[in-house]
Amino acid sequence: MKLTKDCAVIIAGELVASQGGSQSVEILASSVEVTGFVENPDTYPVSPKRHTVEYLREHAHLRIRTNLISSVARVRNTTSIAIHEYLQQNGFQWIHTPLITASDCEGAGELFKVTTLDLNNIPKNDKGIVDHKQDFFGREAYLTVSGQLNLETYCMGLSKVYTFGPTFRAENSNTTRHLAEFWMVEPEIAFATLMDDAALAQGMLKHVFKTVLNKNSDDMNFFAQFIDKSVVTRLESMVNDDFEMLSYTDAIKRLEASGKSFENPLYWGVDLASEHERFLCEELIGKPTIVTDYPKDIKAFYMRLNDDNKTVAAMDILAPGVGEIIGGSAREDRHDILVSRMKDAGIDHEMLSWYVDLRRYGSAPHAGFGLGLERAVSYITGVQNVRDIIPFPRTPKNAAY
RNA sequence: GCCUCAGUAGCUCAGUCGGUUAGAGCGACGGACUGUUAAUCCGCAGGUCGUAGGUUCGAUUCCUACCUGAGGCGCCA
Repeated sequence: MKLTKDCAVIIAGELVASQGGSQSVEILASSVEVTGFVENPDTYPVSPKRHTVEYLREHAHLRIRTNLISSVARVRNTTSIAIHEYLQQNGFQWIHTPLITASDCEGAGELFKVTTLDLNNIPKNDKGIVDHKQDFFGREAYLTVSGQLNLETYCMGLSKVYTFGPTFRAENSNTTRHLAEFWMVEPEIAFATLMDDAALAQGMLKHVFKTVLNKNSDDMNFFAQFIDKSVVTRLESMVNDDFEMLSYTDAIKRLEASGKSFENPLYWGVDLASEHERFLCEELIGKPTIVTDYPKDIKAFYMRLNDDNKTVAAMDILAPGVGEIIGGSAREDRHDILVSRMKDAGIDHEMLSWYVDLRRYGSAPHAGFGLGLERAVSYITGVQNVRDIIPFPRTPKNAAY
């Protein structure tokens, strides 16, 4: 009998202490049954050699058989459970917000349309426009880009809530940190300020890092050996140190004072480019950095306007190596200001009347954030492309498997 | 969406300033060895050089288009 890598076998025998070097036990086999041989070891994609992640990605149904991808899968599992753990221990309720949504104006990127209309024979109304009255929902529908707006309604009833599930963006993004389908956790807290929000985000990340270090030390040592030497020490220092926090205004000042010249323009009012964010958190600060209080014109309509009338109570958490992993804010809880900001943003507030209602019937200050699961696991493991963090990545022009 | 790079053996790459038999490492295969764990030693096989056109006496090498992959930017998580 000739066994090659990844043949499937059922082995019966006695489990005994091993005389071998780095293993504690082994099986003295009394029978070996092969349930599946590997047809052609020469062309079998996952041969016993080092493979690039790009190559493995093209064989996504087999790559879980490598120690890299299986380590990633285990850390992804631990990360997901640790997020639930932390939020549950802190009194949050997990809310299953809808994946199909009717509002196309949530301000977080392009949406995938959901329709059952016959695309080869699209019904039009008398104005020549697609007649969505004949569509499944009787109106236009989309895959969600964020559960936040729905979540806010439950926040006004249950106080501490979160949603955690898949999210969809139809952006034509071709980078190592974007997916068309990804998982996001979004907590929302009532009677909370931006500082409460930041504290929750930091507490949650620290709990996740600590849990992964405890539960997946073998996996983390593997990443340290083959991916990035610093992953373990980086997480350890993360658990012990507090994140750096500074305002957008101070971030601009720090960047200007550094004397570094950037490709992209840098002045108060412009959004920070990737190079600015990276230089700030990787070079100037050297650890996760919370940037707060951005100019209102570069942020979403639902973020709470500060007293200076120029900035909003928003925060981004930047991680060295991956950039933004969390985006959050205090929400605009004042009816008139919200409506006026929606008008400025060109959003029809009739479409979101239910959202505006929350500010008419017992409005309360509240805040929340979104954490991209794949970006978090990318940061933890040092595996740089989120396409290797999710089992079957969906990106522009790629939905195989 | 924009910019750049790449596509040669199962994989990772080298190479051909256009010209008879295209190289290496790893893997596979055959054998030896073995308390090995992303081992060691010996041997051996394996390639219409991404696809389609074009230039040329002749193209894997030059040109064009397309396809695929990667990286950077923008968008964000």
